[in-house]
Amino acid sequence: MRTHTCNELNESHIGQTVTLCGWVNAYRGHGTGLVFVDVRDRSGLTQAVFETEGDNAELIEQASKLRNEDCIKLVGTVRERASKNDKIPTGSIEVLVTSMERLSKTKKLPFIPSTEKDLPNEEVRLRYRYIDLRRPTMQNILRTRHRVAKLTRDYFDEHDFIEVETPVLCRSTPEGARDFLVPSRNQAGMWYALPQSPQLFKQILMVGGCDRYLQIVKCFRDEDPRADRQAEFTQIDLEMSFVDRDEVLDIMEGFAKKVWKEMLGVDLPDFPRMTYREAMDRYGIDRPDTRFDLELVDISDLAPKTGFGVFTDALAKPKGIVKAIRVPGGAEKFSRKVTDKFNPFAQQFGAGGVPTVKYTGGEFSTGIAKFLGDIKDELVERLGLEDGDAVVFGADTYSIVTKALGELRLKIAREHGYIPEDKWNFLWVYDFPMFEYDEETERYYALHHPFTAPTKEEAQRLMDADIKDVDTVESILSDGYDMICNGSEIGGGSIRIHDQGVQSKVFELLGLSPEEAKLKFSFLLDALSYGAPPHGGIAFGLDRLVMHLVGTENIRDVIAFPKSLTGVDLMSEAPNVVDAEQLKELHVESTAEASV
RNA sequence: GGGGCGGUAGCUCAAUUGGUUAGAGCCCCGGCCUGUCACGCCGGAGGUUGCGGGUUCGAGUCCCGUCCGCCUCGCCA
Repeated sequence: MRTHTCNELNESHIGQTVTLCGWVNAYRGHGTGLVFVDVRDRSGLTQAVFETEGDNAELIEQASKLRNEDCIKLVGTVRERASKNDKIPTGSIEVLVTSMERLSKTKKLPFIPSTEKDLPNEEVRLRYRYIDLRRPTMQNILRTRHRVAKLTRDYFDEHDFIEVETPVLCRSTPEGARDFLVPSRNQAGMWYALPQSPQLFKQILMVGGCDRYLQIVKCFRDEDPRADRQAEFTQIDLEMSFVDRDEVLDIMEGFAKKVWKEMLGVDLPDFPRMTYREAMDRYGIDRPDTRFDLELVDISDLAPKTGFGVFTDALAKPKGIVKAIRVPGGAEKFSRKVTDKFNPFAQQFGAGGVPTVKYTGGEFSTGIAKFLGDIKDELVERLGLEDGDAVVFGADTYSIVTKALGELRLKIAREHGYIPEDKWNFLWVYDFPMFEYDEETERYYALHHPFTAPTKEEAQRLMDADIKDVDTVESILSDGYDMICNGSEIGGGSIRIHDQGVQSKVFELLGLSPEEAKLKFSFLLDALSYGAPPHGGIAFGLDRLVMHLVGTENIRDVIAFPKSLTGVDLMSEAPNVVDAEQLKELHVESTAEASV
């Protein structure tokens, strides 16, 4: 239908007759004798010109009816422009049109995709996604995503991984996120679940001798979305046999380096590795953003000397702690108005408050300054304070202080310019706890998932652990690892349990009786008992990877047809009601009346 | 489920303490324009102020409820 795309024409094509197809990006009419039309396709723009030249009045008449976003095909001759436009790659040529066909006329548009400024709100963009996707920005994102997917397949293919598809209709398994369920027609009263990840299938592929598996795969978790989270998302999922942790990390690090090199031209240095414990201690979070300092510093040993009630009360609690964050230059930035907002912010994480002081002229001032006299020198040295700094304190139990100051650290960094642009700080976090005790349900939960192996050093402690000994159980370390990029978790995985006995012990600690474990996971336990190889793997969030590469905070930007925060596709209006007959076939009756 | 912000023309926004006929730009329609490039100029059309209720002589504006979108806490092995 066409001979060229819009962006590929240049001076070397002058004199050639070409056919272009695309959309009217801009129309500039100059009366009955001259009309300019910028034609846009996926590749870019070409200026088409309609001129009066003898008996082609009809052509101009046709052109004068064009509107933005009409879809057209035109035939013409490439020629040099009288006045060039250096803003676009094809700005030195134009196509003198000899014939034009309007392939498809547009209705009045809800918005104009050719102006990237003044975009309508996201609701309108999502409702008319097909118009939004015409924007060059969106086209670039789609292409970036495609290139990452291709790179992924190429890289892992080079490393002897094979892509294997796993089922989308699965059985529901306990633990983890809420499942999306699909009723079975053939098995009345039975339900499939959509996979939260292909975790068990990929492990069983290892038992099945696949050795190295890869899949770019949709996963489903029926939880409330966030700016960086959708219920339906894509993982780069892989698993390897006969490997230990470092071998998995090396492969994955090589992958991330290759992606950043190919996509951004960035050479990433080797990734630092940090234990979970260190990440929590220094940054208050398991996915530290190491592009800036503002680290959490323990001052529990100094705090009692202050006599400050909030500090001493906190230290009297079990696992009580007092920590401080040095904020360079904070004395000037932290007006009363600014620091007043810290307390309610910290309170949503359970903290009582976060006192602040300024350090100027060798003295503390404002806030709780009057309590700090006796520890001034030690504090200055411990935190490395310099003139003009501010200090933020947190005092409570370890978990509350960690969470509150960890979050406040990020808030301060974002709002007061402590995050350097154009920096890529990758790192590995490892040695996670295997279990976390939940007071409310009075049981343990797997921090990663129930198939994560303990580290070699911890294996015996796991097997010997008494379910009632919370401190011991919570201290067992797993052989799990997360890849962190600029404070965002872009991948996570672990060495898996390949021993049926170890897996049974983990189920026991998670409160699953042997009968329940057999009922829900017999296929896994069976598989592990037939000569399962040691194996491990990782899953990458493709959406988040692309978000980093294109520089957006919004996961919907990197998904062609995303859903709103209430799980609705605003374009197709899914979910929606179905015929009563469909429900009947599926043996399903709804207890709710949908309001349509 | 909780908290916050928002919803006025197709789109982006405005509208004084509650007060005349709810305005502007873009888009759209009509006309003019032979070198523009976000072309320009003239004219025109376009509104149940998300929806429902209330207070008031009078509501875009105040109150209550509700729906939708976004951000967030919980949640997300």
